[in-house]
Amino acid sequence: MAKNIHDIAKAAGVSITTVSKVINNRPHVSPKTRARVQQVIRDEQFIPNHTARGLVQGKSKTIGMFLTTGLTHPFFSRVVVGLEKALKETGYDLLYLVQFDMGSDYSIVQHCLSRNVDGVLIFGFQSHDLNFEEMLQSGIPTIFIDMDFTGPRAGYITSENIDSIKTAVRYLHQLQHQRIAFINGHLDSYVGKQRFEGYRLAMQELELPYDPGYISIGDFSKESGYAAMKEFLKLSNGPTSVICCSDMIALGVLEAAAEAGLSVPDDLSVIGFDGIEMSKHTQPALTTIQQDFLTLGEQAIRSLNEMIHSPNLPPPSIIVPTNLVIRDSCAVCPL
Amino acid sequence: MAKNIHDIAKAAGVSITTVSKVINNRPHVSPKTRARVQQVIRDEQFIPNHTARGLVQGKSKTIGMFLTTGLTHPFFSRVVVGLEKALKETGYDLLYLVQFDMGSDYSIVQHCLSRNVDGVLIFGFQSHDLNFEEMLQSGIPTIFIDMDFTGPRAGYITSENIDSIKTAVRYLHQLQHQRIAFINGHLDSYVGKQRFEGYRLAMQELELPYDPGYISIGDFSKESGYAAMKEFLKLSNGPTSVICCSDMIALGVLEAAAEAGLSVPDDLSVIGFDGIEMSKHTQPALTTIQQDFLTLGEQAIRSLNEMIHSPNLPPPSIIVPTNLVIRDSCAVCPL
DNA sequence: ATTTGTATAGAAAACGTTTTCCGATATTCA
DNA sequence: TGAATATCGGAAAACGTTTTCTATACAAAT
Repeated sequence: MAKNIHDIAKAAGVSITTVSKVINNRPHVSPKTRARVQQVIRDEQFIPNHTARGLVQGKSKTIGMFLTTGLTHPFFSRVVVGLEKALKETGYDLLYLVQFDMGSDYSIVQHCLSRNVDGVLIFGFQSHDLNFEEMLQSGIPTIFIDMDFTGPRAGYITSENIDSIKTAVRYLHQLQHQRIAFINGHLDSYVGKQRFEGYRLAMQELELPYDPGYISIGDFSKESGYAAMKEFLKLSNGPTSVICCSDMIALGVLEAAAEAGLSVPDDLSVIGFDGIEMSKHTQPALTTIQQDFLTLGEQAIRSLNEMIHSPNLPPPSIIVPTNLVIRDSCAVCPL
Repeated sequence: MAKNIHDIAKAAGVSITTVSKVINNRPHVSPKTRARVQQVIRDEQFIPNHTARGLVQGKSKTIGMFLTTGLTHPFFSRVVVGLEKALKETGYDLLYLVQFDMGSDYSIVQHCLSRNVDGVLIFGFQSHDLNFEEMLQSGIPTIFIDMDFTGPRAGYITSENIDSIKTAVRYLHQLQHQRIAFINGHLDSYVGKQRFEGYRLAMQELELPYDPGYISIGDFSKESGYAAMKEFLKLSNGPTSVICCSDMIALGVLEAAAEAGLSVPDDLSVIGFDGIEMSKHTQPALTTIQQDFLTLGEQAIRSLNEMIHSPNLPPPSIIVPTNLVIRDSCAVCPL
């Protein structure tokens, strides 16, 4: 059953060297011999053993993937569709490396070297727990998604964050809102910092009052959105609109508003971030900043592929544009 | 940087054999020597090369995964959380094998052998395109999720399908519904067949009229649910309740009903299947058959792990119970 | 006819481990 | 004290490839 290169060589009446040359489309094999070997390979359904090949070449045709937040990453499942597409194009399989403990002294670099991965994808927003310095210096081609680490062989890709929030603020401003609240995700996350910066800058540019009471720090979850909105509702002079750093936060806001008897969008305008499937089906349908998850995933793998094949290319820093999808959760300010 | 077993041996003043024994906790090493070697391993942050180990052992500490439907699998992202948990427990990494074309003559068995995976997970409902016969006979431990293939080294795991639908039918019957429609997923899928069987049996047991006009074959998508409901609405004597084979189908039904001016649950009762996050947030909140995705994923990996370590164990056929979650989309029949 | 050059093909080393086997040393027992 | 027996440690083969290097055969050029 399990054929190897020796069996093929014997069956074709040549040496294993010659078979190897045929497999890898190398010269120095006569057309006649090549054809014969190819026929045998086809007949026997022979596929060379990746493991052995990987051992001698130090390559594995595999991209390793770490998720800093586990699979609870809010839109992992969307990005991964893009990954899949680009993986097919570029010929890699994807190794999801779960055998590491965040925060332990276990070295993710060692794990990558041990697995011989050709490149690494690191995903998420929990930057503090892992020893990325070591990764950056390892020389293993690396792409970070939603973290802005760079190094001689490490780049990153993320959605447009600052301008996205600016656009959202401007949109609300056009609707005559002045009291615009902002519910962030984790403040120590890269995207959290960026989005907050976008909010700050836009408020400044439009000369809107910057009120610390209108700013809440959540954790991307629905619960944190709900809690934040409850706090806003206690204010005597509460916000008339809320920009949320995730659709899940927005969902919590919607729920808190409904409980308080506020109508969205008539009494309160709400903008989400992400554009997950659910945002179409909320009541009312959520106006949100749509991330282009497919492109995010595709570009991550394509960039990695380029970095692997062109060691001298500087690693990319890619910002993927977003799109403000206007649905039914925003209206002209009632005041 | 990239240490190997020779470096460790040299540093510890022993042979590579001894280092290997220490790494693998084998006997015939004195406590003193063992301690010294362990110290060096720790100091150098040495991790043995998986690839080399895999080559000699024919193992890889890796579970291969094929998705017959790609990542558009409706609840892949949920199951995968359970996978992750059990993978950590059992010590495997997960290799997502994308380098195969469904329907081509490319052999997934060869791919698995080539990658040296210790076990394989096959996911989804498109059974017709792949050559599973070969897989079943390969002797590679295999678990199918949502397909009922079995073999000497292949088992499967799926949610309770027949009884789940029976429970749903009985529930509607208790609410005095007689005209109960059923919107299936792909009929050629295992779960589709099973769920339809559940519907048929329950209708029979309760002596409810079995009307072919009340049965629609969709594809698990929202669009197919929408289309099916549109058809039901054309009937002079339409159903008063609908059981859907997925929450997405139910979402389409809800939309079609709303467009037709029907109130759910007052005019029409709707039951979904899956219990995806979104089902909590529909209008009205959807009564649905909740699958236990976490257990599905966990058990899949644990079973695989057992099969790998106990070659004589008969492969399991596991049915994971579901739970009818009653929310706001069903009411007593208005007639 | 001798040299030079050019395909073609194969032998052997290498990749980093595990595993089998054997030798050496220490321990036990008569 | 000598033999039998554990225990420990290492040499070498093996896993299935790629890669480098060498050998052969034959054609072309002198």
